[in-house]
Amino acid sequence: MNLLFKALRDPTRRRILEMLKERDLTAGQIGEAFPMSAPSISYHLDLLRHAQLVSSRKHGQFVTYSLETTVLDDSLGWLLDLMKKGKKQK
Amino acid sequence: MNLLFKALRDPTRRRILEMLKERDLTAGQIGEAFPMSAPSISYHLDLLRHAQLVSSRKHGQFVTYSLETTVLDDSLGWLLDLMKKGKKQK
DNA sequence: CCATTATTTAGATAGTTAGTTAATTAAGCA
DNA sequence: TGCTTAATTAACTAACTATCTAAATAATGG
Repeated sequence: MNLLFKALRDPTRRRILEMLKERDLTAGQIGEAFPMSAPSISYHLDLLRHAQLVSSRKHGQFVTYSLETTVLDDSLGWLLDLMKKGKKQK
Repeated sequence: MNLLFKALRDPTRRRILEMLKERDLTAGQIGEAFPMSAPSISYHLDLLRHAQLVSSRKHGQFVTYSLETTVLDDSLGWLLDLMKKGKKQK
């Protein structure tokens, strides 16, 4: 849960997830969308991978990234629980 | 959305929210649950307040904090959207 | 009033994060 | 084989974060 929220904290990483929601993309394609160096993007992708929010597979020189949503269940459940009980109380 | 995810990133702050989910608590009561100084707790509470995840009201010497859940709608919607489209693709 | 209690503000600091450039790895191709 | 392209790793650094102690603010109770 810690890695997940850590990954979601950064706007660049959230934008990457939104992009991957539409279609799988290579590291290069993702990088094109941001005004920062390739290593920076690589850093963000690595962090997302550690949080299990994306997976990657290599084909030739390219590395394609895909969104992985299963780990989001945890955070979703946590948030829903917070909201539910929050309503009950007041 | 940035402030929200920033606030949720820290485990101490998430724990505070979980505590406030059960009942309203004063700063002191919250502080008792953590092995850190009162100013540190105050810092976290301030951050949560800025993210609009908690509200506070003063009565006498005490300041009571309450969970505020409305701002969670945004993050919830964002996560759900990510999961929905993520499923559609594969 | 004065001492005590609850909380916050101020100032300092160690550790983390997000970015950079340079170097490395690995695949494709003429 | 050697050059080019895609991506990552390494080394560095500015800015940010979470903590601390000390000081300030403000309400309570004698």
